Amino acid sequence: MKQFYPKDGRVIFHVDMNSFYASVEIAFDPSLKGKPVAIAGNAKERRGIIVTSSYEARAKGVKTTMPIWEAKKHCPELIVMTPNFDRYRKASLQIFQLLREYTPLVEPVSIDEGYMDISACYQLGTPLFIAQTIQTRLLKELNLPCSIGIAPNKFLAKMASDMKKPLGITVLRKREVETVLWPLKVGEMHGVGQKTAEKLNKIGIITIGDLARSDVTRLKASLGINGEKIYARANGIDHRPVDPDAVYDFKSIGNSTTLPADTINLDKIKVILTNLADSVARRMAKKEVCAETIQITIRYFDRKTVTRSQTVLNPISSQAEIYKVALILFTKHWNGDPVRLLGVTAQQLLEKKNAFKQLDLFNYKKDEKKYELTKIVDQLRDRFGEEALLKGSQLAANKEDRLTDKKKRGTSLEKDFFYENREQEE
DNA sequence: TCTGGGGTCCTAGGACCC
DNA sequence: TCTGGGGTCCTAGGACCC
Repeated sequence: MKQFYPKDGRVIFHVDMNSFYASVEIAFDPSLKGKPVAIAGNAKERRGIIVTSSYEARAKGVKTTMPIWEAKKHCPELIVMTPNFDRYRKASLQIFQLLREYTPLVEPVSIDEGYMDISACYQLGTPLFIAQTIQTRLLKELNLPCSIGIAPNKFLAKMASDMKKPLGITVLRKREVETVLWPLKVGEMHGVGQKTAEKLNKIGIITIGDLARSDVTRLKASLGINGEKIYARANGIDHRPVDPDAVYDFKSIGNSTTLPADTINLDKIKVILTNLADSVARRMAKKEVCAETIQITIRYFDRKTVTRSQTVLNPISSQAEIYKVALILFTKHWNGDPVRLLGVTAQQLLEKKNAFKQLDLFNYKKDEKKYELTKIVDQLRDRFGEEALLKGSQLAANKEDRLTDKKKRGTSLEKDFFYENREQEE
């Protein structure tokens, strides 16, 4: 089998579940099979947009992000269901468990798709055979259809999995990039959205081929680092490794909700913030992290959306603490207009066990200063109360920052070292 | 009758440090 | 008195993805 594997390259799979939520519902209730099924939020609560739909529904013109009423116009017999996230999470776990039977190098990217690096799997058969086995097993054992892209890197594998749906298996070789990828519109590229596509079109770049043959310097000037990235991708180049640990370094945990009706009632808003803080705190507790920054999102009646955040002196994790900061942020920044959506997000997450920095010799002076600061903060809390303190804590946060500056610089140097070495490797 | 909820990464300006 | 350049963090917003 070894002859089917490149000596000096990788073999990457992108496994993409087909209309995942709808497929899980159909697997759960087989009587839905063959019918137009759509998953959407509660229309009465104004969350009625299509999240996913079965291929039967798509054939009738139902599309993701369409409001339910519009979808029903296209397909009156549409079966609309509200999402059962626990069910989807359970199915997702089973899928990735199955994929890991073939290699530990499985990187989930979302609930319904992931990458596999099977470069070292030649004893299991050809890549195509492995892909067929996986696809068949997912269908037989879990009743879930998927498409698989096979390519020498993540980007090409992702593009390949998109080419045949549902139940497709597509091999995209480096030498096929020119004939297969280049004729496509630049907006079809993973990583190029509407805005970037418009920008590119304006400078005469219409197809992926145009992009691949354009001037990098010019791209970089108008798109920044992203210009370099998409230029490389258009040429079939992507060195990102498949990282099975990527799921573990999440950067933020947040919840948001669209209100049943726009409101300027602060009591109602407080209830919502309380609940959001609660669900964020619960999720943080599950992952055993605390947060240094709390961000709130306010979407107004006209969909204008603002985010406001605050970094606190000591990492927090309880519902009460998160709510307190969220409420202060809200009262400080709300312009009084009717509110449509509220969100609370925890950022700058730390593992709980690492939340208290070690008091070793190296950090002694710093911690001494920090201790002094904590004492002052405690005194202030006694005198002015917690709310006033949080309002003023920006100042304190900056101060603390200065104290820890050196350490952070150290870690950043380590990062550089890591990346330099990786560059050499490639 | 419109347009959810969960994320990631990048940019840009100001404050601050050396 | 005025001056530079490199670097970091914080904050806000935007683009993108599923």
